[in-house]
Amino acid sequence: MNNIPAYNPASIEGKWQKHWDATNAFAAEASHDKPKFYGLVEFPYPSGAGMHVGHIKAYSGLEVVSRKRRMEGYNVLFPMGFDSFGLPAENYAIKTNTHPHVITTRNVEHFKDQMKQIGFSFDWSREISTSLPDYYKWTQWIFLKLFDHNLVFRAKTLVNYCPHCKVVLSNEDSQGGKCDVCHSDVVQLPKDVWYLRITEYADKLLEGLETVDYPESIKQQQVTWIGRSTGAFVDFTLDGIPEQLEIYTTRPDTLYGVTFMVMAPEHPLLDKYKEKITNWDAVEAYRDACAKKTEFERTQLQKDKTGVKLEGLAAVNPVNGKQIPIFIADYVMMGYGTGAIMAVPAHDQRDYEFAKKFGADIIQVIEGGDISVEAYTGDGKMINSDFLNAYDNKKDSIAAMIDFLAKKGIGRKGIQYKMKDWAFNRQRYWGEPIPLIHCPKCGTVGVPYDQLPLTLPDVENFEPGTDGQSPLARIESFVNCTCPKCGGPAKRETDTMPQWAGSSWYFLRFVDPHNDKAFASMDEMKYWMPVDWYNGGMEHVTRHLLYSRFWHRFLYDIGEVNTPEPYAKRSYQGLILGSDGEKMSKSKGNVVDPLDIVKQYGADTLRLYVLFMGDYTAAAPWNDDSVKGCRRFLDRVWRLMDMLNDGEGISKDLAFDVHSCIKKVSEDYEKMKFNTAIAAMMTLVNAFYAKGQVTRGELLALIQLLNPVAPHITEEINQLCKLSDAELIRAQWPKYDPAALVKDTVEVALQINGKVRGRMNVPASLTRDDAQAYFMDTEEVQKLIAGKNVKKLVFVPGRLVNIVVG
RNA sequence: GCCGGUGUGGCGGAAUUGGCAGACGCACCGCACUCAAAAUGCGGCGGGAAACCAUGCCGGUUCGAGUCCGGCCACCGGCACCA
Repeated sequence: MNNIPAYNPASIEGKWQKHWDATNAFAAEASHDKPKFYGLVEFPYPSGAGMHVGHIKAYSGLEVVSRKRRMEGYNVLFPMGFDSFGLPAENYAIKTNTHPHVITTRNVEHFKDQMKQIGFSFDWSREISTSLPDYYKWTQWIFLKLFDHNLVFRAKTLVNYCPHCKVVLSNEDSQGGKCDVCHSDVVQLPKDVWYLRITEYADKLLEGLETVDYPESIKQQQVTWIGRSTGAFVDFTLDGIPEQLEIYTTRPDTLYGVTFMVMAPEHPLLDKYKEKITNWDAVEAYRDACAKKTEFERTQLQKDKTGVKLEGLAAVNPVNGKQIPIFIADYVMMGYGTGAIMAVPAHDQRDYEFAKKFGADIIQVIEGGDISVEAYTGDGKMINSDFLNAYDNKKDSIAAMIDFLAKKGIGRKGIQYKMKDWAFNRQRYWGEPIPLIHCPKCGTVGVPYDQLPLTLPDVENFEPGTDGQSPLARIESFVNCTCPKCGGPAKRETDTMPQWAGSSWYFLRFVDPHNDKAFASMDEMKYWMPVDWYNGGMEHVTRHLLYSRFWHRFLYDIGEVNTPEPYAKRSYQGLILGSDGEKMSKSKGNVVDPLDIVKQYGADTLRLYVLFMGDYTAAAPWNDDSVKGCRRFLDRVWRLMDMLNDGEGISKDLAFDVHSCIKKVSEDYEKMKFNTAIAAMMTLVNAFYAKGQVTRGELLALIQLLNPVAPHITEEINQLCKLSDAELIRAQWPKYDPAALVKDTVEVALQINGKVRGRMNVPASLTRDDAQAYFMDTEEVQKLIAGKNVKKLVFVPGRLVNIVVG
């Protein structure tokens, strides 16, 4: 073809982006006739910094799958929105004295503009933003439903608190003892906070994992985080005190081996009976020392057990009536089980170390190991345990012991989780107001549903109060209200919801984003839900992914959604590291701005590169030279137009190359093996160059396969050469012809004793049975085995022949 | 400590699941085009003169091992005094 201009992404990309925008090209169809595909990528928090190359990679995976699905004839929902409540906007608001709403709106526009410059095929007609009243009305609505079903409660307990951000954090938000927002050390403080009873859903969240297509690593992480264990609660009587000390153990079968007890330093029973404790001074000193230890110090001192014996108090082992001492020690946590344990030094390593240090008895009750060296935690026959000595394995022993305890009324079967209830309030401004009212007469009352949304009032000062209260507490017109139940004067809750509230159900809003009667209609949900494929980061596995599964399962239980699980399939992308192999960060100066790449090479090159750079799920360092190589490939594709001849179909000599490429690309996109799919297309382009010309049919096949990755250049080539009547986004996904993949002869490797000694062409139809006769007759084989004794011949059709000689 | 994962050329990474290790790309080298350079096209590119040696290390199974089994080592991610 003559007069092909040079490839200039800057001009063609903007042109197609405008066209897609103007024609609403990627809007999901309202009709429910076609099979559907709901592809979801995690909507971003619209930070002031704009998009990161990590966003590009995170979205590009399902971008490719979604574009392929449209070409395959599916009705595709591939939406985008913004998780726009959150601390960074609020902190920036405080710094610049600008309303967070203004900042957020500006950032959202910036993000959207950038996403459009990359050419993502999002359905912008369904855009949502969690900080808009139309949206958070329904976040509040779901919260009230949780409240109505007794899944919201208020409790004063030790909470994770970030002194820098001045907020209470959930357990999930303070992993590793660091604040998720600012990475300061989190401290433990007693505070009155709202909780969502996610632990109530622990078993359902575990069971649900068995029904979904998630990678094993994600399932494992959630299972570990939930941390379910089974065992028993046992009551120990305390000498001279009317109250009993309840403990939790996973090894009730070792009850005869209990030689002391340990309580957490924060255990409430201590204060209650402090006059009975004769060494209270020592106890108090120890508690103070513990309270001062940071999370870091506590983990560092893991091996070195500390504690104080309680003088004046003793416990009684309920199975044998023996009196045993009680200690307090910080290796027992108030936040797990009952905050007290029965110590069995013979069969628990921590108890063993404590016993060695504090001189407690060690009584073996399970056979095995060598308890003069360490605790024996394995299975075995019960010994020194009265009538229970009959049992010779853990499972039976535990069952028998629980049965025994239950009959005597001193113990019961129990289940514990490491996961804790979700601390659900923040003492900050930029979040969903919690729709609850405190009435002196009626207690806590929900805001009536018909009064939603409870809108966030304007304030002048976004700074949190010094008393740890939200800025909302300073607005009297907001705080003072009437009780919906009794009509008397009441006060509003002034805390807001945490960052993760809005994202816990956003996938539901996308199916029906403009509905003002419900968060989404059942009709739309029945068609679109569940999300067919959800891609996102590993960092969300124990937060967003867990929280949203919890909300969705709750909505299912109360009949508001149609599926128990929100996401049928989940995948994740690997990090993009800086070119130095380190995590990208401003301070290291290794951050790549995606828009710089767009300016220099074009959006198609950027898209191609993030998918070609390596295994999609693995971390890989950025490499500017490789970006150039991707641009070079697109230049080569562009110049195929110079080689175009008049042929319409696929020429015979290239049929194998074209059809095997169609097969490979079609399969690899589905497996997110984008790097090898692109490699296959590069190989095909190399074959076109080797031949020096390409037919219209061959070029069309290539640009259709490439379209999901590089939509602009391929649409432009199609338009310039008029290869297909329709735009590629409407064209049909190419199908390979299996007949074209069959060859008459195939090359196989010729091995002697497993070592390659040559290659030869053999008929593709050659079977294992005919192999012996065929190969022994050939010159090549005769030459190689001359004078040797052939013991065996192994033939793998299409691959190799191995002759074993002695 | 427990759970999950990774380890292959100078680099990013392939390898149809036990069958020709190093696809594809980058970097590099050579040739062509050019006064020259860039760009582009074509070719080469694990090591070794070769026999051979090479997929973190040691052993095993097999006609054949990057892939399976046993034992180590290193790194990454998650959990962690969870009773």
